[in-house]
Amino acid sequence: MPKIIQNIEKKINQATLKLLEDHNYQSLNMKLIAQEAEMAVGTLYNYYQNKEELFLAVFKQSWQKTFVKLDQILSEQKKEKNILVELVISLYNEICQRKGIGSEIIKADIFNENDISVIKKTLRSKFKSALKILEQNQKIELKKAVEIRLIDSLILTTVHLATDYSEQKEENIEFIKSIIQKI
Amino acid sequence: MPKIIQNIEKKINQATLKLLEDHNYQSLNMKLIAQEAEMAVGTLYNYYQNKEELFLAVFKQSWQKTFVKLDQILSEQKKEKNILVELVISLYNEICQRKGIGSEIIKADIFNENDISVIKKTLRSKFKSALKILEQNQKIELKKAVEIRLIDSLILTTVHLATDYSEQKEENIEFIKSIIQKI
Amino acid sequence: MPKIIQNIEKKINQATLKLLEDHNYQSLNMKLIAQEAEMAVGTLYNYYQNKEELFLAVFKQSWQKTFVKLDQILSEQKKEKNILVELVISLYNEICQRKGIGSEIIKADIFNENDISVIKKTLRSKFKSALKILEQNQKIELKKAVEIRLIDSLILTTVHLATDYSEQKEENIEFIKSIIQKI
Amino acid sequence: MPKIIQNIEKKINQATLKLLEDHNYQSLNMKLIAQEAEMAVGTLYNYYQNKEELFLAVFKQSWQKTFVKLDQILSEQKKEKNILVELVISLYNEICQRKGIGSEIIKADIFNENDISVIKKTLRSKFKSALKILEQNQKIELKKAVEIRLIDSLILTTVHLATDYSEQKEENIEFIKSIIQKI
DNA sequence: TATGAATGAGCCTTCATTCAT
DNA sequence: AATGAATGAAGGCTCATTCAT
Repeated sequence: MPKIIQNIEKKINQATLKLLEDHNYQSLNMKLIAQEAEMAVGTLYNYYQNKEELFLAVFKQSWQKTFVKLDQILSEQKKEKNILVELVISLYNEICQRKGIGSEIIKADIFNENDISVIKKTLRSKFKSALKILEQNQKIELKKAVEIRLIDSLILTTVHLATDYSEQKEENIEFIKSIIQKI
Repeated sequence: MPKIIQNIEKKINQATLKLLEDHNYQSLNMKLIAQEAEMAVGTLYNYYQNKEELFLAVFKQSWQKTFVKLDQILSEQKKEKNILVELVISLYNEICQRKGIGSEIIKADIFNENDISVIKKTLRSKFKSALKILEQNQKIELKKAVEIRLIDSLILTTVHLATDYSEQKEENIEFIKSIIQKI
Repeated sequence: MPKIIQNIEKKINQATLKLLEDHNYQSLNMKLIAQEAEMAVGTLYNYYQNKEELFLAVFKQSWQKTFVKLDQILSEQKKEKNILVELVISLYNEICQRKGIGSEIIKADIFNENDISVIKKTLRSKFKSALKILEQNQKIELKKAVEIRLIDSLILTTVHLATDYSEQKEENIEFIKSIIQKI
Repeated sequence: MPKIIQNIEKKINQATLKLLEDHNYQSLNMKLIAQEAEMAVGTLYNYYQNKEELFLAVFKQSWQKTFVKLDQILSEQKKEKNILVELVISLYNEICQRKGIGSEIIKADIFNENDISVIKKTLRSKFKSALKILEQNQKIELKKAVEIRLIDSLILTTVHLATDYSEQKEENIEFIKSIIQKI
């Protein structure tokens, strides 16, 4: 008896995301996802070729959402001094809301690099934009090598705080702010 | 046909460490380790009760080595201003030499917490010592919440740079130095 | 290539029972059962958690069938003098049909006692009922210590004859009859 | 450093016999035997080709001892009425002393039949002798088919009582006596 | 199109056996 | 002759994937 399922992809997405709070890619399994999404395993395969593709799709979409938020900030506050701070806070909030997206982007050297690293690059580019604006505002100029490391460090730290000290939001935000101001 | 093997534990160590450059705990498998170490699977089980124990032993020992180095710096340069810098550089070098130890300490939320988190705590405590000295020298006083986040951030960044930008040592070191000085 | 299989549990049952004619629990293995039942190993695990559970389920069900037969005799012939004889003959026939159930109940000290010993107790209780009736009819009264040993001895002997002298049914039955009459 | 071991075979024997109290053939393992016998695994293989041969040798020797006792009774009490009773009691005592020999002779359909069944036959022949004497004394004549079944039943019952009700020696002996007298 | 039972390669682990010392 | 580390086949079990319904 086929079951008509509305918004299947959305359901898969949500289920996977939820499971990622307590699992990583390897400890996830298709049965689990199917259960959480309240559908059959076979259905998952009607939408995705295999586990990796499913995971990647969910992961990408989750980051897309985050990117939309980051882009809003980037476009709304182009002239603001503290645009970088705002960006970090936004990222922080996103990761708090969807734990999985944070932890996996750090761990995931599992895949052929490709898909994950595209996300990483995109994420970095957002931060680069903000950093550039900051540099202009502050009339400073950072070397490229420093820029990229700074960005990575910020992202890493943000993800870490949001994941491992999630219950202390204020202190986390405060800390990141102070870091940025030190620059 | 049994074969007498010299330095078995060392071989297992090296093989596992080497494999950890491209694998994580889950994608490691005992056959792979045995192959890399040029011995039979059963032999691994003469030395370790199971996969987890083997991994943990290798991992701990690798960090022990690193801790020895860090302790040297801590004891030799107690009065130096830049002791934190030296510590970070030392950690950086260690991770460059043994990739596995860096990546897994970040990823590994696999285990009963215990063993891995003991290592994490130890690592942090080294950095805390150095930070305390720095604070005394500089006559500053950081809040505890800031201290711990600073330490985590430094470690995270160091591991990241050593792992992902390993070919650009100079820039990496330079960057970390500048971060520390900003404090 | 998945294959739809009819009456899977029955097939597993039959395969296991057949293998038990020449194997015991320990020398059985899941691959063997799967082969005999013409299915994949994984399929077995869709129906039973593990080897022990599979074995126990098959074993219990087989004894359940036997118990039904024994209960029939017990209820139909409550007043008959030779109810004990009838019971033994019935047990004998059951064991001849399904060899496995006989041999394993004697050997099986493998398990947490529980499941197997429940079966043993049930089997004994059937015989005890019959023995009680016999005692009433004959106006004799056996000591409890004698009763239980008599029952065990009867069961043991019946299983043995059905298993090891299966081709000489008449003599076997004759012998058991004579034993019972001697009491 | 080779260790000079006295009475190696005896040690192996004793160790194996002791282990057989709580293990069966399959759950025994060579390391365990070596440990119990306080020697190296390799040493076991200097005396026996493989696990089966070792087990069989130990098992046979253990039964040899029992057979010696039974033979004594057979020769000493040739004219006694209750020779069969004496034989059974002797067997009972032997099994109580060396649990392993009892349980394994019942379970062991593991082997190519040969060696175990030779022991079984020998055991039966002792009982047959005693039964014959009994028949002569009592001026009765049993059919061969009855004889063999009677013997098997007696042996089985004796082993069972000695193994499973070992703490109630008196009742066990009493029961077997009564059985024999009923004939 | 959705279902979920069936599949089997692959993983961890054990243990009888071998053989260099 | 005794040792025990090394071996690797074999067993239990998992889980991504397939496909008949």
